[in-house]
Amino acid sequence: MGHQRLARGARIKDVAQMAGVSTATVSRTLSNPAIVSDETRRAVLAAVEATGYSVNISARNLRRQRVGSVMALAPNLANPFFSEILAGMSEALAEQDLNLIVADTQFGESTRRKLVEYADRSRADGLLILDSRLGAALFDRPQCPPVVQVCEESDDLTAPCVVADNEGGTRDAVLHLGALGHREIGRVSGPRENSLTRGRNAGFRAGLDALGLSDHSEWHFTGDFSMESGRQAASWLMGLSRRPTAIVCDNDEMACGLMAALIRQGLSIPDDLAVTGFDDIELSRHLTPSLTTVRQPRRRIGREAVTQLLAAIDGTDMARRTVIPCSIEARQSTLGAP
Amino acid sequence: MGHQRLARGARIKDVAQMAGVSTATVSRTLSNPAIVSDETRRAVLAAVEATGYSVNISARNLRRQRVGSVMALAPNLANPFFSEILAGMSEALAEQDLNLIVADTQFGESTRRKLVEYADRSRADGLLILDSRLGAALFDRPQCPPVVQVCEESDDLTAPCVVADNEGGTRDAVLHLGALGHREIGRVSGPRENSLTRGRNAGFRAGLDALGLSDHSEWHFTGDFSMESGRQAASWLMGLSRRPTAIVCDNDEMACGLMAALIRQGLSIPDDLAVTGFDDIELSRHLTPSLTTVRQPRRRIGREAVTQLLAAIDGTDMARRTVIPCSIEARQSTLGAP
DNA sequence: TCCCGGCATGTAATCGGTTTCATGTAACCG
DNA sequence: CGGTTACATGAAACCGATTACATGCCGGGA
Repeated sequence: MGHQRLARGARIKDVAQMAGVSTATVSRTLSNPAIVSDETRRAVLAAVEATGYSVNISARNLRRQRVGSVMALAPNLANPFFSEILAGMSEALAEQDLNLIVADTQFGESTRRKLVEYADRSRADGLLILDSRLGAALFDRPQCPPVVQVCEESDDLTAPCVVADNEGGTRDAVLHLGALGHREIGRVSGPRENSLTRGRNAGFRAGLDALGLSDHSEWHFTGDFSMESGRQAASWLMGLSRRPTAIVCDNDEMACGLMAALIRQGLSIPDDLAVTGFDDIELSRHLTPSLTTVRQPRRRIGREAVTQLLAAIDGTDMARRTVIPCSIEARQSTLGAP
Repeated sequence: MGHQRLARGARIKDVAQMAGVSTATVSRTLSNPAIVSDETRRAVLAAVEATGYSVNISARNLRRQRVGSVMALAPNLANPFFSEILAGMSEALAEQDLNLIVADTQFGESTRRKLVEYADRSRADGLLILDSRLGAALFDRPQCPPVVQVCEESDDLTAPCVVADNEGGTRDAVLHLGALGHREIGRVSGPRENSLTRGRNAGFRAGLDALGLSDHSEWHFTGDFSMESGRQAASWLMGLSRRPTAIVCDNDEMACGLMAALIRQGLSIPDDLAVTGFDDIELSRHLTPSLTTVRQPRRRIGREAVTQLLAAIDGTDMARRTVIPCSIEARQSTLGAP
């Protein structure tokens, strides 16, 4: 019997018995110590210590009608861009005694079917969506817990969203180039329909405006965020009759592919062409030349997304759209070697 | 009332009522459709569809005495090395309808206290430990669910472990250098007490033995896996009266710091010195010169860890130690430019 | 015809907490 | 001193499923 109890761990009943109180009192002592008498508290805590008791989370959650965890849906967990955001989320959730459940959305239709199950109050207290391709239908059912979109926003989803300042970041990149004397600035963007691209397009135009420059459409290449499309942009660029002196890329991967291909063609960066990226992935710092880029505070984005989600769970109305400022990391690809 | 039900979602009772059966039959239909009659099954499934019912996970878990999730404890979620392992874990767990809860162990003493709570059958069905510094005491209590160690193994923890073939990988790196004609091979290792370092040390010696070479202790630098310690290794190397022609590093970060510092000193890689790393982090592919390294199949390590953990949960006895083979990725830092 | 076994289903106990409501006691006030 | 209040605590309902056990029905063998 004692054996049995040891093996399975103590129940609240065992603690109550040992402390000579009711289970209600044990529960109260643990969740709100102030409301029990000193003497009782001591007895209960001693019994907890002696038995090694720890509450059964399923039972607590069932009674409290909550789950104790929040699920993050990301298109690719292995992508370091996402993993740092997830780290920020985990940090902020831990402070609230909430778990972070991570789910990868990239595994086909079976995953999609599972997502429908996941989008349920009994599975998670909230959802953090890092993949805008998921479609609003999944999330506007009444069983769905509160949702916050992160980084990408889809128009058909009305949930609040937390995004980097794509517009301001790109504008600053343009201004940075302007300050270095560039007047002929080209652009390698992401897919046209993408919400990130749209914001960065707007920022690009705003930057040119501020510098009194005009937007030459022949200096605009549309890529897909991959390194490979950066390489394609290099061929495109080499084929131009007149090249810009600087290129603003929509992310670091494309900038990286672009630079590598251009260097192979014998161009010198930044002397023949200055290049900027976006995101500040770890790689960028270590390229030669190191890449000037727009830094997104990823941990902070993750933390802020959690803040918004907790507010939504509490029913506190919060900002529909939170924009996190970015900062320029000026490096060799625009400044040259030190 | 109907309003209320819509808002809160349907209970199993509602489904039972609508289908004209008992809750037991609904439960059976959902968990084991074969044992109910065709007619009943149709009625129940129709009612499920109509109400949008989905089971309450907390209630199920309470009754079934399980949690439905596995927790991974990693020292730094933002580290891409870990995140790809986590991706593999998530993938394998999803196939078993288990959630992956991730927790970062790097947040001081308060985290440590929380870990004690987490190491409990009522919090997780199993634990995947990617941080060997956690100490066995946390995990050998009877309330602790099954544990599998991943990547790092600590001697005082008897739990099964899944590790890359550190010894074989390093040996292969040495043999790779030997095949290229190197006879004077040095080494930049991790901290002496680290289990990874120990395995890689053994592999290094095995490689030298196989080549008929002897281990020169003056060619051994002990670092701490950071890029900075790679830089320090460069100073050490430049101060040697006689330099080896090749250096085997215990990870890519140190190799990267080493190469960068040596190039700045005017050395040419691999002509003046060949360098190998370990891990194959994304960065390595993009360095100039690109880094020859030992690739750990990280996704597979994650998947295998889950396999072992599920076996431990089922009580099936499995391998105490699973070694995942690594492979050499030969690149410019040993071969030179193509 | 009677009995037994198998099948489909219902009844109710159970998982382990939390919380409402009731109760008893002590303190306080006019 | 009667009465109101505040406080500490216990009894029991409750959260929503799963499942052991009981029941009733039907068909087959003796």
